[in-house]
Amino acid sequence: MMKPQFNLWLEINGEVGLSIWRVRLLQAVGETGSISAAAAQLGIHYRTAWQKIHEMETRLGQKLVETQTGGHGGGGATLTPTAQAYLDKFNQFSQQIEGEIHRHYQALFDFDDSQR
Amino acid sequence: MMKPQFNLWLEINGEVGLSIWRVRLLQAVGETGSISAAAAQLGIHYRTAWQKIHEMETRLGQKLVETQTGGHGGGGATLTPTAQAYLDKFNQFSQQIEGEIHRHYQALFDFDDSQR
DNA sequence: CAATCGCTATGACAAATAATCATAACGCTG
DNA sequence: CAGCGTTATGATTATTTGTCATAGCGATTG
Repeated sequence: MMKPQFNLWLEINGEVGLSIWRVRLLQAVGETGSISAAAAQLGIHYRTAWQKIHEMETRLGQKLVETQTGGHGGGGATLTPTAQAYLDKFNQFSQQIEGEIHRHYQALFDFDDSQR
Repeated sequence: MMKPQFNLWLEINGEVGLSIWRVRLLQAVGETGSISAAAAQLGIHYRTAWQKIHEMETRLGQKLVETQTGGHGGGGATLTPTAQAYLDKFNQFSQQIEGEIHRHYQALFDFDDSQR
């Protein structure tokens, strides 16, 4: 009925570098091998996905996605090792936080219910 | 340079009931004794503040702010005991989570720096 | 006892942001 | 060498958010 939600991101000069959603996007690129397929998987437009990736790259100052235009299948995209490292670490981070939120929520709020 | 940020909220049928910002708004109302002064304190327009409060009340299905129109000083607003209770508990919750985020971030990310 | 004052309340509008459309270029493949 | 699915990007539309403007209220005060 009432449940805690959260968002988590890394800021870089006051701008969002990585966030849970953005990391999910990178992950989808890595899995599918293309920005276009990743966008479809997340139910967003290619343009949006590309824009977010571009944003992340300029903000972090590092290349995250290696793209290839033309060729077999029209092209594709793969994650750089840098991106993969960010991805792994951020996933670990957000999973830990999710656990903590659940734990603290139980302790603070669900206690009420067990009182009646 | 790069630092973790977060948002935290309580959802109720997929809609935001309380959040860090919203709780801060309620707190400002409690401190100043009026919605208008609270809005000024947070640097937003009265309209926005009123709207958010109204939203919270309908979503939570409970009266949070007792308002009075007319009279000495034109009127005013005070928090209901319900609102005060929510406020206290949510503040406790978010402070705990903030601590956890800082802790886990140090452990995961700042470790890199101490490696060089 | 009516005029004042700052506040609540809400409709209407403007600005900013995000999503979508449209089109060009690319290069392997059959 | 034409076709296909992809990257890349300018232009446009839709949605969300924030701001403006105005009406009504009622204890207080001169």
